[in-house]
Amino acid sequence: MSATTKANSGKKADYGLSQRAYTPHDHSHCIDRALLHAEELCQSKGERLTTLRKQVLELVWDSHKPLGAYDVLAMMSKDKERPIAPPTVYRALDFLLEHGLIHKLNSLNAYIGCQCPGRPHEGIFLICEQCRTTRELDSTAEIYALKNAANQTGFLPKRILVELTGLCPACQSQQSAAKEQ
Amino acid sequence: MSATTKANSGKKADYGLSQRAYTPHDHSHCIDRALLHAEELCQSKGERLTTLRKQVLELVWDSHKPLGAYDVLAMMSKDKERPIAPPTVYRALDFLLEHGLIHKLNSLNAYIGCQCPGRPHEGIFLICEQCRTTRELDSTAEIYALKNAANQTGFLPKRILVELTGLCPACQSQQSAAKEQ
DNA sequence: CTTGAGACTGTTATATTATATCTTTTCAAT
DNA sequence: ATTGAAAAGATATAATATAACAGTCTCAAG
Repeated sequence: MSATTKANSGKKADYGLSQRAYTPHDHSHCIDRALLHAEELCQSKGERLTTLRKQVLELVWDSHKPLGAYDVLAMMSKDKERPIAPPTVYRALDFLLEHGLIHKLNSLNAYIGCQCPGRPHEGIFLICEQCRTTRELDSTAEIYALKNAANQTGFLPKRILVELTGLCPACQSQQSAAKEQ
Repeated sequence: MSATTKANSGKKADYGLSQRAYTPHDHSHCIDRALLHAEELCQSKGERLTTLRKQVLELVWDSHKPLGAYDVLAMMSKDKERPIAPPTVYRALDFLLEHGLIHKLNSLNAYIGCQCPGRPHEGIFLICEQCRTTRELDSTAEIYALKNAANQTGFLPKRILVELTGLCPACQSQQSAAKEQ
């Protein structure tokens, strides 16, 4: 939970953020960074990052695995006498989506923190079918190629959704290890 | 509803099937073709294309627009004294999905007939946000590039989902015409 | 033929995901 | 302090999907 932190500290802090999904790291840094970025973004846009929205963002960032709206709901209701209602969560999620702070994974109906905030991008998601760990690929070239191919058919693309399902490195080695037996 | 049929008849029948989504055509040909292909496929795989499954496939192919499961349900229940129940529809949809006869559009929770059956492919979908007409792009190169990019991060891709939302040619010209006024 | 196993469908109930609508609270600007 | 707009609370319900079990059909082996 706290090992290999040093490697990421210091100068190259900004590079390869999304790579971390696959390597052990002090995840509280990811959360802190996401929150800080959210604060700044809202500040600059004149939007309000309320306690509720912040809390939802924090929960979504709780791991590198996508979280369902009702998971968020359950986590938020845990230590309250009266449970939170769905619209409360969905409104916060919508706000975060609108401002590019989280993404929705349509093949899972689940939400995940945006790993490349700030940089204009559209996500390509690599979803592990086994452990659900999800990494965001900032692959402008491939997105461009796709939009271009679409354009050549006369279609005017606006939004694009790319989700790959498969096995993350850890689950691959786990599976091949199991086969050896 | 029946105009420009000639252009597609005859020799070049097999070419550009999916292009048709954007051009006026005798859509009954699309349906017939889809049904015929389904028959053949099931025959060769030793699967049963039952009346129910055929009927669902036909309904999904009713247009080049994606159809929700409950739309199918409603259409099937229309002329029955007793309405069909959801599992009946979902089972048929699952069967058709499994055999690549239809696709699910995850961003819409809707289903559409596969426009390039037979050819091994993974769909890239161009969804018009205005009229919902959806075209399937058989774009092996881009899919390959994406999988390759994923692979280089250590991820092993299995399934891929690509959905572009935007404007189809017809809705584009409609919009620009409206602006001129 | 008949009969039995497996595949398909029917039926009921319920889970999961998401939104509409109206009320109350918060909060910043006046 | 007042007030108006944005946010959050609360209630109800819509939309999408599956679990579980019972009945029916099909087809091949006896």
